[in-house]
Amino acid sequence: MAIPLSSADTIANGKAGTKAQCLKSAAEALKEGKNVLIDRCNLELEQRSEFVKLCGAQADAHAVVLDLPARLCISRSVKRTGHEGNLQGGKAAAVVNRMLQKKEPPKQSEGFSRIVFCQNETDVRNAVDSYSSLGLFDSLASGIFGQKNLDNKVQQGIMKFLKKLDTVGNVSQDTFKSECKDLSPESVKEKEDRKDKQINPLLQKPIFSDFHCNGAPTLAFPSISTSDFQFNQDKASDVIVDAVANFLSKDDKVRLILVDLSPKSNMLSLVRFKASKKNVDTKRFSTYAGDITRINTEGQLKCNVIANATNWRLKPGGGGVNAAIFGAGGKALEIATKKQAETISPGTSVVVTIPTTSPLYQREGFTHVIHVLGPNMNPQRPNCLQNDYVKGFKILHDAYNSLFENFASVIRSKNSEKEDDRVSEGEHCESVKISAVGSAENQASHVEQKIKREGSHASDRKKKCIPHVHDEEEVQKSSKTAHSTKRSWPSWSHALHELAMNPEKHKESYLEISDDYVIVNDRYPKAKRHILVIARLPGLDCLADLRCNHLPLLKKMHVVGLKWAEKFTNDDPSLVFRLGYHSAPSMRQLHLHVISQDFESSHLKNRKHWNSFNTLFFCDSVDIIKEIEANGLASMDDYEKLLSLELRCHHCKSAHPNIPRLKSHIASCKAPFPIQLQNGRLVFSSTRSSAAACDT
DNA sequence: GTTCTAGAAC
DNA sequence: GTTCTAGAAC
Repeated sequence: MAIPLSSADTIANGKAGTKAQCLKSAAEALKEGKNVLIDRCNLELEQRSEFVKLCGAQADAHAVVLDLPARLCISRSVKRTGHEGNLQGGKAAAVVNRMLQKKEPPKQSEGFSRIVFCQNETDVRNAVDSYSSLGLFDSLASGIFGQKNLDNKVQQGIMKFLKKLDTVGNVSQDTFKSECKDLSPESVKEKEDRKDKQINPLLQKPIFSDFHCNGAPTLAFPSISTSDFQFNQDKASDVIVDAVANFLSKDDKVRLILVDLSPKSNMLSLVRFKASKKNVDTKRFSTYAGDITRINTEGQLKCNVIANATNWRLKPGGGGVNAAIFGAGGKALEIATKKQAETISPGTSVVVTIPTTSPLYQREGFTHVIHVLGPNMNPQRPNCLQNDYVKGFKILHDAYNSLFENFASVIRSKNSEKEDDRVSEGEHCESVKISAVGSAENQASHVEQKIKREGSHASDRKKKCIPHVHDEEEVQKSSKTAHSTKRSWPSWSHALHELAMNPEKHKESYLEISDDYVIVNDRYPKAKRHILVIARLPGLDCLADLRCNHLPLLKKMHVVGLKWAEKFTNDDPSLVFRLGYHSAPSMRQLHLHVISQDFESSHLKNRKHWNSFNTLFFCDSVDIIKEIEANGLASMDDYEKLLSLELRCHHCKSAHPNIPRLKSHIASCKAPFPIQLQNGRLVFSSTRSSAAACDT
C-alpha cells in the first residue's frame, strides 16, 4: 500500500506548497488507485470539503484528528523551529489561537466514514499503528472514535500567555490584533456564521463518542420510516433519542447503534447532536455509517441483533435496508420470517431467529433480526398517514419501543438458554414474547394477566374442552389442521374488509373506531346483542393468518370487545356474552364476534348458524391469544364437519331435530352453562357474575 | 297440506 | 354472509 504524503507544507520540493497543488497531487494519486494521506490543519469544514470531495464514490474518507489541548498546541508552535511555513514563535501562538477559535471538529455528515480523535501521544500511536498495519484488502471500521465531550477550543488565559510573549517574542498586542484582522478578511462573515451556529444547533459539533462493544448485547438498528416512508427526519430523531434514552435507563447492560449507509447521513448527525444534548451515555449508544449487514465484519462492532425497517408484508426487496437485509439473509431468512409472521402492523416488530445457514449468522454472527414497521408518510405506500404527525409520532414511538423491548426479550431468552441451544433453520418460531405497544397496552396486559390467572393454557384448549358429543370428539381427532394457505374470497365476502380499509366512507355504519379496529353491529345478528370488532390491518383475513406479531392487536380487540359486552350487560344484566372468532369465516377481514348467549334472533335460521357459534368452530378469543403465545399460530378444526353436526342446546347439551325445536328449547332451558365455558370465556353482568359462578 | 333443509346463486 | 327454492320430511 502506497501512502504518498501530500502535505501542503512540503509538496513543492521541500518548500511551502499551495492548497491547489496539494489537491492536484492527491487527485492524481487517487486516480492511480493509491491511498492518500493529507497532512493539513483543515480546522474548518469548508477547508476540508474540497479534499473530501476528491474521494467521490470510489474512496473512503477518513479523518484522524489531532485533538490536542489548546495549551499544548500553542506551546509546541511557539517552541518549534524551522517550520516550512515560517510559523513559529509568538506569531505562531497568535495564529494557532485564531485557528483554534475557528475549529470545527469533523463530522460524518461531511463525508467521512471514519473519524478518530487523538487526545494524546498514545492515541496518535494507536492511530498510526492501525493504518500502518492494514493489509491490501483490509479496511477499518466506520464510525467516530475517541471523541471527548469538551469544547475547549481556546486555551483559557491565552491573553495572559500572549502578554508574556510580547516581551519574549516581540509580538505586540497591536500586532496580534492586526494580524488577526489581516488573516481574517471574512471575520464579519465568520461572526455571522458563528451566530448562525448558535441559532442552529445542527451546525454545532456532534456528540463525542467513546463507544466500545465490551461484549455487551448490542443491537444495530436503522432509522425507521425516515427513508422511503418519508417521516420528517428532525421529528424522527427526537423519537429515536427519547426511545434510546428511555431504554438505556431501564437496562444498564445493553448497547445500541444507529446505522445509516451514508456517511453523509443527516439522521446520524441529528441523532448524535440530540443525544449529546440529552446526555445519552456515549459508551452505550453510538452511530455507525456503513452497511448494517456487514457491521461486524467491516465495522468490528460485535452486534448480536440487527433491526430491519421492513414493509407490512415482510417481503424482501423494495430497496433500502429491507432489501439489503433480506438480500444478505438469503432464502433461509425469508422462510424463517414467513414462518413467524405474514404481515406486521405499523408500530410493532417481529423477532426472527436467524437460521444457521444464513450468511447473516455465518458471516456476521447475528442471532436475530427484528423486523420493524414504522409509520408511513409516503402517499405512494400503503397506510399513508397523510402528514398526521400526531399519529405518526405515536406509531414511531411504538415501533422503537417494540423494537427495544423485543431486543430485551431476546437477551432474556438467550440468557436463560444454553449457548448451543440455537434454533436451526426451519424449526419452530422463536418463543420470544412480542411486546404489546400503544395506548391499549396497559389494558392488554391486564387481559394477559387475567388469562394467566385463569389458568388453562392455549395448547390445552382442546384437551380441556372435553366435548359432550362423541361425534364432535371424533371430528376433532380426525381433522385438526391449520389453514395456513391463502384462500380466495368470493365477491360477496368483502364487506367487512371494505369497511375496515375505508371507514371514512361508512361513517354511519360503525359504533366505534380506532387505528386498530372498527366496531359494527352485525347486520344479521344471531342474538339479542351481536357486534363485530373488525381488525383494520391489511392482509389479516382470518385466524389462519395470525402470528405472534398480532398478539398486541388481538389483545386490543379483546379488551374493546369486553368493554362493549360489559356495557351491554350493564344495560341488561340477563345477558351473557362470549367473545370469539369463526375458525373459517365467510367474510374476509379478521373479526371478533361479541355475541349474547340467548340466540334470540329471527336471523338465526339454520344448522350452520347454530353450530358456528356452538361448536369448536367458534374459537374463544382468550384461547386464540393463549394458543398464539404458545405455538405462534392457531390450529383449527375441520370446520365443515363441525357445521353439520347435530343441533344441541348450549346449556344442557340435549339434541334437537331442527332449528325451531331447538330455539323453543333454549328459550326455556334453565340448565347452567357447561363448565367448559367457564374460565373467562363467558362474560356476565358484574351484578350477577358471582351468582353465576356459584351455578357451576 | 305445511315445515324444514340444503344446495345454488349472488 | 343472505336469498331462493326444490324437494324431503312430516
